[in-house]
Amino acid sequence: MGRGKVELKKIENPTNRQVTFSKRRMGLFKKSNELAILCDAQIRVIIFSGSGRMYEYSNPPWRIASVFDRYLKAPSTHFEEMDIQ
Amino acid sequence: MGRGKVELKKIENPTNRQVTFSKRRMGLFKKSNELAILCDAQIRVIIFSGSGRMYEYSNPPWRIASVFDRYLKAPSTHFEEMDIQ
DNA sequence: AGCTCTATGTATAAATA
DNA sequence: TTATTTATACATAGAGC
Repeated sequence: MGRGKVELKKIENPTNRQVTFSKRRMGLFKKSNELAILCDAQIRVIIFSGSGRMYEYSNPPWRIASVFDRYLKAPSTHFEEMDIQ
Repeated sequence: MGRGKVELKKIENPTNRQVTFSKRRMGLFKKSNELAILCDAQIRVIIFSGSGRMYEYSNPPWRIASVFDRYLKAPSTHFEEMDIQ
């Protein structure tokens, strides 16, 4: 895509990999949202980066994994703080 | 896209909605696979269609939900039959 | 119902600032 | 670096089988 075709293998350059991760993660969540709305589907996407950070899209927003994740890190966190996206 | 821009709202025609669901679901799984490989991420996507059918992409292939789903429907199913995609 | 085709919109890699 | 631009590759809506 863009300037040149992409080979389907791990991007070795850490900077390029991080940039691509951010762009494509956002793209995947956008596509997920479109699919959920256009086709009346329920979708959940959970992504763990190589460094272990979690990202999530969910429609409807059950937020189960978010709750679990927050619970492990901060048991006293209020539910109102858990909104994602 | 294609022949005309798409409005972000539920596709009312059931046939068109089903066709779009199939195409975009496949596209979403492809994007998920690319992100997992290119960026060394772990990804799980779970989709329930409006009719309640479940579709899943997972990298690595834990297949937990698949197993659970199959267990509910056919407890004696062999594990070898549970591959997804 | 499922396929192919293809015009057109979208995503994004690389360049640039 | 991080943000913006832009050229190019990709996804897909609608048409026609």
